[in-house]
Amino acid sequence: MSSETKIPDATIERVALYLRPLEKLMEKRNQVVSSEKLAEMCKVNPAQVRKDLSFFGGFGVRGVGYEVHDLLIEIKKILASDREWRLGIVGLDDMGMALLYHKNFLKRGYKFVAAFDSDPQKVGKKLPIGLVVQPVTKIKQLVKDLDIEIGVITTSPSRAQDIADIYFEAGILAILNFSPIQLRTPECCLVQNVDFTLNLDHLAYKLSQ
Amino acid sequence: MSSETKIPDATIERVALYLRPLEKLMEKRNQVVSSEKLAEMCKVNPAQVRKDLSFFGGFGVRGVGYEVHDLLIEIKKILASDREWRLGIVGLDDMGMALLYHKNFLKRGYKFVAAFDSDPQKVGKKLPIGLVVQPVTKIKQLVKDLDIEIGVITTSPSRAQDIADIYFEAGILAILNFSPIQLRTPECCLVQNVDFTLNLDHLAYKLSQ
DNA sequence: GTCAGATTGTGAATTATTGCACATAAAAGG
DNA sequence: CCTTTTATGTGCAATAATTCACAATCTGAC
Ligand SMILES: NC(=O)c1ccc[n+]([C@@H]2O[C@H](COP(=O)([O-])OP(=O)(O)OC[C@H]3O[C@@H](n4cnc5c(N)ncnc54)[C@H](O)[C@@H]3O)[C@@H](O)[C@H]2O)c1
Ligand SMILES: NC(=O)c1ccc[n+]([C@@H]2O[C@H](COP(=O)([O-])OP(=O)(O)OC[C@H]3O[C@@H](n4cnc5c(N)ncnc54)[C@H](O)[C@@H]3O)[C@@H](O)[C@H]2O)c1
Repeated sequence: MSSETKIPDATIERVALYLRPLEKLMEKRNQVVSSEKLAEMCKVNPAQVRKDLSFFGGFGVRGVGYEVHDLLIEIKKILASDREWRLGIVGLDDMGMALLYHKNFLKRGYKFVAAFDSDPQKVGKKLPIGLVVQPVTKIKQLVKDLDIEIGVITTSPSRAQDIADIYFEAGILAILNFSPIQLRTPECCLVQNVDFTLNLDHLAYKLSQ
Repeated sequence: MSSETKIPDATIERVALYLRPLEKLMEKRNQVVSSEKLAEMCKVNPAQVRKDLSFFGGFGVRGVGYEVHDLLIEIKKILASDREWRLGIVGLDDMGMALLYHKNFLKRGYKFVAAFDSDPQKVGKKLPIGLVVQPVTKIKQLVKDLDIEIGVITTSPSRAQDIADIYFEAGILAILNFSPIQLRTPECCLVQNVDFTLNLDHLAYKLSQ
């Protein structure tokens, strides 16, 4: 099947999901995994796993399965997460700090290279991870100087749109937004919203069924 | 259409999404909203909004639109988020604390009534929100005594499965899991996983296209 | 070298979701 | 009170996603 067929968004989402089980299998020194095993680990259908992967080419061997190591590499290639991505973050309260201090992002190639806040109390402080807090007035310049590609927003909701606008003006094309508002964005730009309340709402709904 | 047709999961997800724009319209003293306006605010199709809502009954008025206030109430009723839900949380590092201190959950009826950690240094500490950190050994008892209905997991990944097992033993039916592992769960139980890396992976993929 | 067993890759069938398009109904204006 | 405007609710067609089912193909045993 390979390239140039339109790949469903849902497939991309699942392919990313396959990474963690594969990492786990690597740790356990499992050389090979079947679609059935991988499917079970991710709670999806085995045919789904095979179809998802076949969008990108035939990585498996019939009668055998998939090489764990190779598949991991291939998926990272597919997702373009086989390289470093440079992140900026604005809003250094609890949430922003939790993200900054979290070590797993770096393990996956997501590296915070600048941290911004508008609070003069915070600006200039040196963070344990080796960054100095920058004022929001410097976003535009530093996005360019440091080649920031993904902008994270963890400000209060009231400031989120302004920050997004600054990011966009600075040329950022992708935003990970933790504030509970729907950002207005230029056509070309990507936004992923994170809102735990939606997860809780979903649980509440199902619990009440 | 009303009840007893099988309601798509995607509909539930979107209906929850409609809440924030509606809250915003309330703040702006907007009495009425059209499916077109609401759709635009959520970046979905207007027909989709109408269909989603019509699963649960005809809340709108033809030629007019939807009463913002009433729709808000109705949606909360649908999602069962028109009442208080009692949460427990295990794992009080950065992420757990950010969640605990976050005020918006309470605004939506999600209330942390107990916080657990295995670290003896933390157990017994009084948190600013008025809870005392409990040892994990007390989870089972407190889930029952305090009527905890949703269990949040923000422990390190290595402990997450154990904690989930304890939650389940204690009779919890729904879990919000922030640790990057796929939990093994009894049939009857619900899990929502939160993993920002998936969001970043998705952005990376699209940026690379 | 052949056969049994395993498991992929994929066309076709099934199931689910989305969006159009229009009949329907309320409101406002004349 | 009739006409125009507006915007909902929904049947239906189109599109999309999932799952089945099986031919294809590899491995290993004998
Ligand atoms: N913090 C995040 O942004 C984030 C994001 C996604 C998932 N998670 C998950 O949520 C759970 C809780 O995350 P968290 O951020 O609260 O905790 P964490 O595991 O990221 O670490 C919390 C704090 O403890 C420190 N720490 C990390 N490992 C340590 C160790 N071995 N010994 C001593 N100190 C250590 C870190 O520097 C950090 O300050 C984990 O399962 C994590 O994978 C967290
Ligand atoms: N923290 C979370 O768990 C969480 C969850 C979902 C979304 N978010 C969003 O992420 C963004 C950042 O969240 P956050 O938790 O870092 O910040 P926050 O807005 O939740 O508050 C951070 C800290 O500041 C304190 N605070 C809150 N409002 C304040 C005020 N008006 N004046 C002084 N102090 C105040 C809080 O007690 C908390 O300790 C926000 O947009 C928030 O809605 C956060």
